[in-house]
Amino acid sequence: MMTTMGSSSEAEVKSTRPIMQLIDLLGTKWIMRILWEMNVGPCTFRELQDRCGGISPTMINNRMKDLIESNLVDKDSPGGYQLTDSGKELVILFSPLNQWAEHWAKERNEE
Amino acid sequence: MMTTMGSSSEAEVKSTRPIMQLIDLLGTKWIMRILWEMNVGPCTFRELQDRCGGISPTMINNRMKDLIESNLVDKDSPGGYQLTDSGKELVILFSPLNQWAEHWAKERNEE
DNA sequence: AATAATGCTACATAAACTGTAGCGCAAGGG
DNA sequence: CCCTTGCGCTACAGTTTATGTAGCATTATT
Repeated sequence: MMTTMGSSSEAEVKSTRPIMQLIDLLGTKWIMRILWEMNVGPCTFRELQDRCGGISPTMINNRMKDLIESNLVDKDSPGGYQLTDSGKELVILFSPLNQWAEHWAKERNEE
Repeated sequence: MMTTMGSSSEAEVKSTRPIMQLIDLLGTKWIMRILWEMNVGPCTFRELQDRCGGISPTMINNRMKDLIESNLVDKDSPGGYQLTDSGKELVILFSPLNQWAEHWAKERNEE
């Protein structure tokens, strides 16, 4: 699957470039939030739910499947779910966003 | 639950922290893609549609409203829509994601 | 005036998310 | 033993959000 021979190639090949796949993934609701919260440390299904402010189990489950399939999260680790090394590397890249967001909020409040 | 008063209960307050607002925004479908594509340069409504692979005008319009309101995009610039300075700063932070994604894809193909 | 490109809206359909209830299982206590 | 507790997870109806196509109003070009 996912061969370079495009399947649906109309106006635009869907997501061959890795960055596009990543943008797709991160643009899925809850994915970034979950990654962010998982950076705090390994946790159980239900604790993750809490960290994400009561997100429904259906959603958590679907997203965890996505993340595991994407090799960003491991299951059955001691402590429950856990970021993989790749996952950790990715989340590290979110840090600058945090700083940028602070600046951004400040700027918007001035207007 | 509804601590809409000033109290800062960490678990449930929706999106007070800037990073949460940002995660919300970036987690909205098409937002990251649009920002990414706009980094190429200013463009018209319809060109943006094309860059995003034929996304519907309804969606573009809604998202541009979000982005303008978030002060990431300017309208009526020469050339059409354009990233604001804030927007440019944000998109710069996406670059490391690109490199990470390449690594990630490579790793996944090895398995 | 005709043509073409622009930003954008309308609206029906389809896909995605939400919220609640609860299942099956395993561990711990009485 | 049974009883509770917490676990990962599923079912499903209801709501929200996205998609796709058609086309309008405006402006620039021919």
